[in-house]
Amino acid sequence: MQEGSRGKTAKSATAAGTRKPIPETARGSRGPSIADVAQAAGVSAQTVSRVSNGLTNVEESTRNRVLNAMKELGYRPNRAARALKSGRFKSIGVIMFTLSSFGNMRTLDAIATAASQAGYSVTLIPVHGPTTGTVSGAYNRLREQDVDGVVIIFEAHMLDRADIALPDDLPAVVIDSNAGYGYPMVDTDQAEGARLATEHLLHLGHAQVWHIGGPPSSFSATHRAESWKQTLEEAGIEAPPVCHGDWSTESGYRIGLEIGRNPAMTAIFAANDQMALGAVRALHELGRSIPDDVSIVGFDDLEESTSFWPPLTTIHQDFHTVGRLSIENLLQQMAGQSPGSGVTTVPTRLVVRKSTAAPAR
Amino acid sequence: MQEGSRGKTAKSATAAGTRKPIPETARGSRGPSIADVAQAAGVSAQTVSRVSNGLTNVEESTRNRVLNAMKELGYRPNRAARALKSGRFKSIGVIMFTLSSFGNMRTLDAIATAASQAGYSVTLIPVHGPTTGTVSGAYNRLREQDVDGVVIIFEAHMLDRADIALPDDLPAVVIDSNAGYGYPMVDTDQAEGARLATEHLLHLGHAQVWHIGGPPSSFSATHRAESWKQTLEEAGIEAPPVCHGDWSTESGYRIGLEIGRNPAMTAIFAANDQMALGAVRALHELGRSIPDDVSIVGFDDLEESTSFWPPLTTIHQDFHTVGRLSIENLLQQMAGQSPGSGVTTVPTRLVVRKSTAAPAR
DNA sequence: TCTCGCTATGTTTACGCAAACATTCTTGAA
DNA sequence: TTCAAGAATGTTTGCGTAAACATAGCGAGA
Repeated sequence: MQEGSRGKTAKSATAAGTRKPIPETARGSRGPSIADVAQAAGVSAQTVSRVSNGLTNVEESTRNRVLNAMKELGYRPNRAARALKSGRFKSIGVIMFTLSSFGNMRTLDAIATAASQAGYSVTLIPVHGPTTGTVSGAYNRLREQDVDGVVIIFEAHMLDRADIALPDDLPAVVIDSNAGYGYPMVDTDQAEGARLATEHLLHLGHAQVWHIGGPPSSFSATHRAESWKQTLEEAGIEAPPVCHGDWSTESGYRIGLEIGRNPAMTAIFAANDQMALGAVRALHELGRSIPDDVSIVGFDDLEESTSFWPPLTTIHQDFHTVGRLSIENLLQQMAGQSPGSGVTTVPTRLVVRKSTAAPAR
Repeated sequence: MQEGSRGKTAKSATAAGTRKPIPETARGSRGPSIADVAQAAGVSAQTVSRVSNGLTNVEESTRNRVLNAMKELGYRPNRAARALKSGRFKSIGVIMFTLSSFGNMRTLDAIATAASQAGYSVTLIPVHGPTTGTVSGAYNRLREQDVDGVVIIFEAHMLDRADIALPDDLPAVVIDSNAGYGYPMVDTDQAEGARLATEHLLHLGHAQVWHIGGPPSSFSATHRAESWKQTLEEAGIEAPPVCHGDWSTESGYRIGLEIGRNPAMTAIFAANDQMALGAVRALHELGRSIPDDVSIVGFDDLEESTSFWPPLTTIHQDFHTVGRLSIENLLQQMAGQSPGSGVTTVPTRLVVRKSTAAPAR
């Protein structure tokens, strides 16, 4: 024993000779533990734990001694140990889809911020493609990743309710406007936005408003289209057929070329700014001036929309609030408060810029 | 002591005697543990662990028995326990800044994908504002969050080297082109991109190329501007002063109005597509046609750039590769392979569309 | 035949923390 | 004076896992 031990010591010494003295690395690269702090402060580990967790039954002087020791040693509680002991991970998973849009980015940012403020970290789960398999795969990964709750951000309605068989004990919030998954929803008020856009064009005096819609698989697209149609009908106007794009500028361009050839067409409501941009390009190419010949309203209010040519009148979405409210809801669920259901809608705002005007007489 | 021990034994016996019928919910809402699987398969916990970790020294029949038990019980390894035991968390932290750009989004997506494929989860750490305090705050939070490595995505050079005092034992990669933090860098080849853009305009026959630059605080902006200047000088042209924008379309618009008034100005290289877009709008307003009167090249290749009016010639950045390579580098560091330093550059590509042409004679 | 050395498997232990329980000390009322 | 009640603090234990160590079984070479 002694010999073996000595041999090893000699070896280490040799190795250490060429390196640093390595004072604290002795315990691997791990930081100081609660026990180290306890020893430094001359108290028991439990007392350190109490201070660490802000319990009140610790004498002021003791608490200060412990806090000093913590600071001196650079102590940080080990979340893994905490999680193992408590079964809670202080972490929120976010499932979102690969080709994430501008809006999702903003939403994600708001989610991360709100979660962080509540003391939760955010774990990102990328999903590629809208197939069911990958989604449940993401869910499995989530399970392994020990999160206390999940936010699911849908681009489109890619899931049946059965496909997202989240366990009952895992709180979830879906950012989408299709109530029916059985989870709480948070989303922009799509219907209100579409109505604002359509009414704006009608109030300007346009006799008809065409719609460049998103893909039929998207619930937000569907909602926008439905609300557009209903607004027209309430005004006693029969809605023209919806032209479905796929959110891309390219599809907006294609549809713009199509409907732009109709000289009677003087007003367009596009389901997002990108398709509006594509349509603008198409109209330019067709020699139709905006807003003199055709008015167009988008949806989203991208930062760039200000600088489109002409600056785009559009519906502003408050992604930040969507993200914040979803986390608030999730936190409530995790606190066992809400039953976990219902839809929260976030209002929109019409931003009038230069792409809309009264129709030429 | 003996007595105490005996008392306890008696107690345990009693507890065991009244063993609850509650089969699985007994242990709280926690899933089955390795011990449950072991019992079900009739082996020791260690053998289950071996199967779980794919070690080879387990007999085929035993392995199958364990795998079946796992499947039946829906066993999932507990990451917290694993992390506690091993000191590794299989998690990568990403520090990024609030006003995240399109490019960062794509990069983040690539990071999440690559990390996920390597069995790592991604923890997001939002940082608000470029002040030093918040950054080190983010770092502190990261520390608490138990990550094995960090990717830092810089928008601008917001940090001095001293400010990001990451500990020596925490592998890190910075996505930025300023070598000098002491960490490995991955970034788009800014210089190459700027050169491609400038040369393209020169080859078209323009006698001079103006530059709408990003903010001086940004290293990528600085690199693009330097490379632009150098390319001009190599062609024997004295570079005009750089006009600094702040990446926004608005600033591009402002600068566009300024330099657009100069009738000798026939070519612009903008440091990003958004500023290019703003400049395009300004030129439109000034009555200067693109590309007939003025040619303009952007940088980034946003999806929308195809549909600008006219479609924008620009420099394509491969954000996906940037993200992937940064994770590869990080994984290598975590495997103890690379010393952790050096710059990896990702090539760019000139995409010629309709916003550039030979100057009018 | 007997040991050496290998493989398959079991047992013990510690990771860091905090709940549960135990102990000491203080204070004030009987 | 005595002790009940409570506050401050200490001790034990176990969360789920995997490394380290221990044991059993078995074939090969001496």
